[in-house]
Amino acid sequence: MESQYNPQQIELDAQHYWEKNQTFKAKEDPLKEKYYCLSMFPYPSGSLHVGHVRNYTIGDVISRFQRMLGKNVLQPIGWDAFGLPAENAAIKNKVPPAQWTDQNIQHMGRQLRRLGFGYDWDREMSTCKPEYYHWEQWFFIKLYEKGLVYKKNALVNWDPVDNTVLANEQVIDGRGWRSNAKVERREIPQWFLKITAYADQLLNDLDTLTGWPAQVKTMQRNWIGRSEGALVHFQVADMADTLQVFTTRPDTLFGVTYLAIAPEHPLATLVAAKNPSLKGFLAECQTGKVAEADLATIEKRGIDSGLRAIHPISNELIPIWITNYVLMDYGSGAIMAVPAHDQRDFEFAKKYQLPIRQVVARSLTDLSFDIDKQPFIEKGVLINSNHFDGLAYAEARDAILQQLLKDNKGEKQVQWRLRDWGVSRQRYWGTPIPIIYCDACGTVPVPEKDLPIILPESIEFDGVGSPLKKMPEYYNTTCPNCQGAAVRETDTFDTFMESSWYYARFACPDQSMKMFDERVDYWAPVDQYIGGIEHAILHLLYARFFHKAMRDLKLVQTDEPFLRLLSQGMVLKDGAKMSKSIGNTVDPEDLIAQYGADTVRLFVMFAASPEQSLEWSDSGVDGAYRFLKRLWHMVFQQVQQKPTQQELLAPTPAQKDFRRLCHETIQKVTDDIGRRQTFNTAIASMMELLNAIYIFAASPHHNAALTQEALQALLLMLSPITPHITHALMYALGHSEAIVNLPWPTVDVGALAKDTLKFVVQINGKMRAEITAPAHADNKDLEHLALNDENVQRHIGEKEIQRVIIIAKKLINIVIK
RNA sequence: GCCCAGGUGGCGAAAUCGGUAGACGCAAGGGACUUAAAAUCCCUCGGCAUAUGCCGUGCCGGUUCGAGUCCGGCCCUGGGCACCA
Repeated sequence: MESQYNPQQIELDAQHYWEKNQTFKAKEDPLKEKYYCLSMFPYPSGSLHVGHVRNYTIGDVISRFQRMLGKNVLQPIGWDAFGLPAENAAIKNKVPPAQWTDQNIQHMGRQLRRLGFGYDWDREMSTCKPEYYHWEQWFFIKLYEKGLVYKKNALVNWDPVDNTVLANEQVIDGRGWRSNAKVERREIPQWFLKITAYADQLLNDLDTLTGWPAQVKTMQRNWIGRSEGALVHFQVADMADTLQVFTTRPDTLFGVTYLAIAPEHPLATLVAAKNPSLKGFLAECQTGKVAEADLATIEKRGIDSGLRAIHPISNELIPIWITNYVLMDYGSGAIMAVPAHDQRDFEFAKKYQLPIRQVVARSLTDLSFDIDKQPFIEKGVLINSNHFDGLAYAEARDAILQQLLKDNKGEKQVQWRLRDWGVSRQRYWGTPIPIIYCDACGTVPVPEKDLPIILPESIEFDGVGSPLKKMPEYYNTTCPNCQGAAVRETDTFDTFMESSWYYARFACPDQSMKMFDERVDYWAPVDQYIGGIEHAILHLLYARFFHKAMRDLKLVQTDEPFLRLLSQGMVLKDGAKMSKSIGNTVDPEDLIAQYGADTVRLFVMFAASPEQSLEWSDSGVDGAYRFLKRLWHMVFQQVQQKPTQQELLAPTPAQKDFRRLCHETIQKVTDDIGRRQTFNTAIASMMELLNAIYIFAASPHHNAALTQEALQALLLMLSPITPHITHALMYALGHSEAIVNLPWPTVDVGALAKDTLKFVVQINGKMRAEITAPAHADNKDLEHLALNDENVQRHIGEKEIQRVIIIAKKLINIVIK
């Protein structure tokens, strides 16, 4: 064994061993319990950043840990290869997106290998390859056949100078990022997936996901947003139209003083045609971004449409306003406004001097509330509501609903916040949508036998619109039905489509005849999924939806794709998310060159618990490196000793303490890695154990067999985190089997026993002393011992003792007057 | 604006179910070894006092024998808001 730790050499040796022995090649074995561990696959942006290292190290630690517990582990890796950055790079560097993406995959693949992650590289796949997106196109057609796909108009950001649809990210302060032109909201036809058909399942099944963080489930619940209420029909005066308005507060129906409709609402378009001032207002509403965050923060504005609606019970005429804060995409694009009992409506009514009519009060007699100052949001008793006056919230709600039902002017309704998923993108670098348009036959899905529709890769890319729209050789085709001339859809899929099913495809990436084969039944679902908290809603919801849709097509057998979820925090630098666009990334390659992969892995795992966001700083890496050097040195020292394997017949108290610490550490590290997934505290405990080994080795009680036991346990526990150095050191300690094939250490319960326990003694909750008591002492003994303490006596003095609270194995609190 | 997190020493953090606040590490200061440096090892390290005390976990208030942890109200930072991935 070398006396010096040389990470570069030993890391190559270990990696060579794993490769040569195909250590991480996963084979289906019905006799072994499987464990599928997956970190969210990367977008090949160019090179790895620290966030990737964190993500993939967590996955590797869990995979290697489960392997040591005897599971048949699958840990695959692939590339989420379609996306916008490749198009940007294509414009900037005049290189086709496919070529740019492939280069990045090559480079990042090398970086992942250098970090020593235990992937089954034979399953590597890229979503931009036809072998992959073939089955996405096939699945889309299956959904189409099931009626889960439809086309409708939807809003996009339109750059009127570049004549291009812009992503929200490409709109900066309301202007196109390249043209600097004011962005307009424009409606275009787009394909949608009916995720709302699964809304109830997506909501209810969250309760079965016991391995998911509560925070993520709450976010999804709120996003899906189930609410119960009423759909109220407001007849438009002097017109045939009816406005269908959803409300969660039917009890406030008599407080409605105006209705508000979205600028894109058909009624708005209709009346604006004859009214120039309305037309002007609608045009103003059309500028700006389509993102909800922008719509929610803009100044609320509106204009009286001149139309009137008839109140469904009182028959009063109510003005219909066109406003910029009602979303056409949400519900019916129209709302009823009750300024007296809703904050937003109140503010709008104040601004435009619309009437505010209080219809709910704390009681019939308590009318002290000043409705002119602020809205009354609470539930209460109805007033000013005809014959409904005096009814409390629940009765009022039911009575009004009954009346609406009777008159055929409303019904009970469950409303969801979740909207259908628009999957069309007016971009080149994505999966072609397998649809053909024929003048004679209409919309025709591409037949299975003609799949995949291959995206042409050698193209000219100028940034103005999709190149596919300028390629007749691509879009001109024949109709599968009538064989007449027809054109292809030139839009491509949202890239969330690829990431919604890749986890299942990893079970059989080489299957060329179908989407999945029987191997998916062995590996799915994913036992542990790891990824950034920024994916808590969209990606995870879409993947859950796909999984359920695949289940209903008998492609998978389970209800949910991911059993346990670890949402890792963001890696921040200078207080902001690390990203290439901000330019604050840290390249892990420099750190690997200086310290080796083990130090980088160790430090990233040590710096914070995985769910916390991590403010990146290079300082501290030295500490991780120093720890590994100390570990190397201690094993080197131990190897010179020739330890006796003989057990100690009469260990000294110091030797018992040392062995207890060793087994307490095994217990804690097992719990920290397996249950808590707090790798940072596991590492801290292992550092404490190494510190204790140093002290023990230098003490007169030193025993080589005990040190050997502790060092072996330490190497085994460290091996998921720093697999290379532990590979070398376990051989050095005299093992002939590679550490990667050895089992996780077990706790000797006998070693944990203690003769005495330490108690903190408090007086009125303040710590005043620490006492040592025999392990078997009862509460009386403990109270006696505590009261006998000199410092405790001094603090009690002449005062009267009221209570003594004893918390087992921990604490004694004496309450005095 | 709405939803979800977080705020603890000079710094990264820990405190798992309401029970010793600051484990573990970084930086810094002091010392040992060395011709010297690096490396390594030892000691100190929240603030104020100076023997066993007081204060201290974003701010204000509450519950409790006891609050970083629970409750109410604020402030600030981060993530998401459906076309970044």
